[in-house]
Amino acid sequence: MKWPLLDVPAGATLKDSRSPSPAHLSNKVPVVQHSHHMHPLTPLITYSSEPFPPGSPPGHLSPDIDPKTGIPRPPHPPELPPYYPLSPGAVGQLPHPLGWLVPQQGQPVYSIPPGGFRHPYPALAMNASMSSLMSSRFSPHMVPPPTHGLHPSGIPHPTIVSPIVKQEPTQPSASPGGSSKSAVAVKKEEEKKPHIKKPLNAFMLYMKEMRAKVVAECTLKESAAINQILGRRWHSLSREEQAKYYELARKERQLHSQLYPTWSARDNYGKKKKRKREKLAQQQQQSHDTDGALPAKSKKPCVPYLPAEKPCASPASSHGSMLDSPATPSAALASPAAPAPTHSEQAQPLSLTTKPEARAQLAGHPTGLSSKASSASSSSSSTSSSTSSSSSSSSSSSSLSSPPSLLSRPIPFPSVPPTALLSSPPGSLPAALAVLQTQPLSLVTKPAD
DNA sequence: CGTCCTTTGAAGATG
DNA sequence: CATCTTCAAAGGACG
Repeated sequence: MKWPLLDVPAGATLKDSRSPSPAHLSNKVPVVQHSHHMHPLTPLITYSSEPFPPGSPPGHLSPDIDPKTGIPRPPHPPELPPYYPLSPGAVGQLPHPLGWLVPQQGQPVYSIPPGGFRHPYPALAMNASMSSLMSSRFSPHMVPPPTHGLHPSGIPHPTIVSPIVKQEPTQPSASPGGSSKSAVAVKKEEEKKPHIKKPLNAFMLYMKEMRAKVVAECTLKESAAINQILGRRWHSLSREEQAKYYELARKERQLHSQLYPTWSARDNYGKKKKRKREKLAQQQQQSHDTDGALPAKSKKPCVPYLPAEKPCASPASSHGSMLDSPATPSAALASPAAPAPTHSEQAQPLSLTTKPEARAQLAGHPTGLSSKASSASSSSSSTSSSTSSSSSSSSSSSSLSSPPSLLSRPIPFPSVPPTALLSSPPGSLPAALAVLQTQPLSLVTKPAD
């Protein structure tokens, strides 16, 4: 189950209530912004705040909905390269979460400031088609510098991080005219070969966007802790909200593939080090044993998440949804308009884990467990039935050619079948959900079993 | 200075 | 075909 996005059914419903046309996406954006979490501080992402006034959703969005994803998509088949850039759908319309920070003039696209953001695909900006879009919202100078450091594709990409060339993108792809390519040369080139990073997934995009906010709100700085919070928030996001990111991510992937057709995730394999294995193993063991013998490493004392000042801990709702991802979404669905679910995380005890103990807890529970597992399990259980959906959906991303199966459309949230969602009364959460919400994380985690 | 931690999702690798 | 691994961001903590 992967392709999340708004299912038709769901989408339809949603749309009904909100916007009939694909524009809903765009609408959403703004909505999100204004909705709960948006903080004045708002960071990086311009999700649409300025560039795209909520009120003015370009109607040119995607005319139709991708059968598979249920996401509105442009007229062209996804696989069509041309469309992407155009697809203002989300990227264009939404300033693209990634796009938030377009490098300022002069600034090398790649040089990413530590806290910095990078525009994932500056290319967009450059794209002719985009240009029109961009121009309207982005000043010309925002456009990435002309060829310098261009990717073979001719497009500079933030994801390109060349260790070697990093600082000096002097010779981009190098010797265009160079005809002599000795093995050495080739090698060199390879070395120089910029490191093309993986496109960010929905959650990563979300994190990028929200991190600053969370940090500001919580005063926490540790990424691990922040990420935990974000993970919770992610789960508490409404369907539409998540959908937005899924869509974005999808576009990112598409764009990425267009820009770097030959790139493969495997290219980056082994570049980061592999220590996860142990970790995973440990986790598995733990789960197995349940005893939670934490990994030996307990790190820092960690920062207990203090609700202290900000909304971080908004007390209001208190449900700890955490893992109930299923629930949440459903809730969201139920009341599309209401941003209801959100923020459960904040309410949670969240002792952010870095603490050994906390970790233990986490480890024990699904969330902490392997995300995959959890997702898988949840998906299986929830979505159920839609057996086929899973695989198909997953591939869906590629989806390019997959037959439109509206019915099986995978929902991002493993949880509730669309119908159920639909049926669920808006405004009221399922009892189970309620329970979950009230439950502490730890409890929640292993309930189902 | 390099790695870990932590999150979810995508995709490659493996069985 | 199902499961497992790795990587993506990020920044403090740790060795």
